[in-house]
Amino acid sequence: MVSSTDENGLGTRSASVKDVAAAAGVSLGTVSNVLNRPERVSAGTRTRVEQAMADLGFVRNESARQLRAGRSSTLAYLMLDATNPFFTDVAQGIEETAEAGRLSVFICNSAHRPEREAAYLNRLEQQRVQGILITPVDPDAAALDELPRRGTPIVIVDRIRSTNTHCSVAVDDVLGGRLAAEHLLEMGHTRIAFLGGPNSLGQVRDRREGVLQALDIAGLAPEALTNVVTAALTVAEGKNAGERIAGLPAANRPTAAVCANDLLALGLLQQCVGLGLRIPEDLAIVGYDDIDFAAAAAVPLTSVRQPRLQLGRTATELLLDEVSNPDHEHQQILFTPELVVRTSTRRS
Amino acid sequence: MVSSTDENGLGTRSASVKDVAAAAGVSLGTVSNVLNRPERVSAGTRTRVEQAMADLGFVRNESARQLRAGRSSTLAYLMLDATNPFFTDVAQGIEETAEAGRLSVFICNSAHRPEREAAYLNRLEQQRVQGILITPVDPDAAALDELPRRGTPIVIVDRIRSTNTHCSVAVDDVLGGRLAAEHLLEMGHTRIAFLGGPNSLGQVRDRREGVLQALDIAGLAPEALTNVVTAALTVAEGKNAGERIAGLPAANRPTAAVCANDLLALGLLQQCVGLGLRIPEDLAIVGYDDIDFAAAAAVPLTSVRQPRLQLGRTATELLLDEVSNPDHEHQQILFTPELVVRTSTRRS
DNA sequence: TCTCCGGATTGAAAGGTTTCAAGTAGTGCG
DNA sequence: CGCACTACTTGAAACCTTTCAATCCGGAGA
Repeated sequence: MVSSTDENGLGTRSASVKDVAAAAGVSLGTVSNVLNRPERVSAGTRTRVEQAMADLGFVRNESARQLRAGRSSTLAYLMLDATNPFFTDVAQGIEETAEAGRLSVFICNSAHRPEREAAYLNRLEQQRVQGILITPVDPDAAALDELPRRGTPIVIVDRIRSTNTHCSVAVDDVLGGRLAAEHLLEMGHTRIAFLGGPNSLGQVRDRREGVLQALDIAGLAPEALTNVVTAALTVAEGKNAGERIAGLPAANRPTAAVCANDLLALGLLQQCVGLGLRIPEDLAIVGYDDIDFAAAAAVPLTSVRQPRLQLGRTATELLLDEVSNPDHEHQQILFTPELVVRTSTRRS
Repeated sequence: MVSSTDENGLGTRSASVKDVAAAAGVSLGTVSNVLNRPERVSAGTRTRVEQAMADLGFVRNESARQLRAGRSSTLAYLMLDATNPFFTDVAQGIEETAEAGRLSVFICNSAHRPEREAAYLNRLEQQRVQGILITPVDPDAAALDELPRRGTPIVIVDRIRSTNTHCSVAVDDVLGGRLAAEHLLEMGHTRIAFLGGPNSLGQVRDRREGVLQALDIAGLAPEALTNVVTAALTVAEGKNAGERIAGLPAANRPTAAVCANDLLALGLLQQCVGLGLRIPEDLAIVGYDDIDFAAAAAVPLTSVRQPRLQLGRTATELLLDEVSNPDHEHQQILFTPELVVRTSTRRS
């Protein structure tokens, strides 16, 4: 008696090549040939085997396959923050490119938590993925050296690392900060704020550095910059900062703000509008990342655009090269950001 | 001579339990015990084995482990659209719950493409994941029945399916549409538009249906509804629709719009503001999903909130139950949405 | 009729882990 | 001194697939 959910008559166990071979009346090697080198099998045998597979509901066991064949056909992207559209766009670029190379991508999310990142790295290494793309919580963590040393290539995305054990792709954050500040200086602002934090983030430091460079070039003292350190790069933190800034007396309130990312900028924008400030008349705002929502904001947001898709694509290409090309050499690629000017800084 | 990248002296091959056993001077079974039942191994032996593992850079081969042990310890979420914050929030709920159950989650993105969805389902089944959470491109696709029949449980997220071969969790979209429309009717609107499409999406149909119900209850004819069919639920499509609506003569332009999701609403909002319409005075707007950006929009958006994290959590709980509980019974859980009123509908 | 050839098929080995029955040594007790 | 235990450790089998050398077979050529 066979239960209704048991379509192959093997009980709970799922059909193996051996079962298929028995059902089709061929040897196990032939079944494998049908799967891997169908051209070597005569047409008649092939259809018989395929029929048997369909009848039994055969599903190839990837573990066994990988074990024997050595290779897997997946990459992973271990992303820093799945709720930030910047990273989902990067992921899209990765998927596109991987798909073209006939690989699947597993996306994992560390959510800024080092222990989750470590757990995923571990699991992915055990899984013997072909390689890992990662935007690390801490780009200087020692763990990032170990995997390549043991044979799993890693490409670092949107971060820079001093050691040359990996390829990496990133965008010039210092330049981005400078572009933002130069634009504001051109518009005549001299009291500028920089929002971003925590300071442990290299990106935040670099972007601030860029702003300072621009001030320096314009002959302004570093003290001209109001530095607002936030606890994270989120909309909520942007609102907090907005409250602080709007609360300042107009006389020494900055007239413009550069934000370390768009989420911060959107929060700032919303809070300031809510508190009655006019954007850009009372406060000009520049964001960073140019996520899709930046253009759709209350006041369309001027922002520093990063080539997000391109970042993902290039990172994946580097990884594919490292996997397949024995002469691969690690490269650090730096993209150039671009300022997109919208209403939030455009004096009417 | 050992090359600099070869830390274990085994050439390119990575160390296996056998190598560890040899290095530690114990049998292979003991190494396995250290890994799986450390309490059975004497302290001295254990440290010796652990030392050998560290020396050789041993990494457990998950394929072999799975092959022998039968079970894997991963779930997958096959999401419909990684760039829509709604789904990333659902994913977060899933990850939380899975983590508590000591499972990892692989996130895959079908990006609305059926062939990608099919490819991932295939791969995940071959991978023998414990189970799959999915927001399917087409909830009625026959393929969704096959996997559970062959032993991989599936839970459907944010969609409803007629057959009872799966658990599913969803939110009452008809009710959501009704809440949105009732609110607008209360505010005195009688010329209402519904934006959404394509019509192949059950959600769009249900939400529109809810709007129609509300009109009906209020004694309005279905013709009172201006039905704007969009090609997708994106910001860009919302802008398109905005252009169309703003172009209508004020006399028969709708005074309020219900959008099938927030992306659409944000696009509509932005375009209308750009074309000089005042929100909500000239056009009141209700979105759907209440993504974080809804509150941060130009005019904070009234929206129908869905319990996103809860959706993910509950779906995962159902899956975990199905995996571990032999008496599991499939359930269809329907959550209730909630209207969040903000400025975009609040008459000043 | 015999040999040779090539395509089709076969059978066995290998890959790294887990499991489990069986083995060993050491301890306490009578 | 021997026995029964306990605490560890061992070795071999099993999981499922892929690979590859070996075999088989029918037909072409001599």
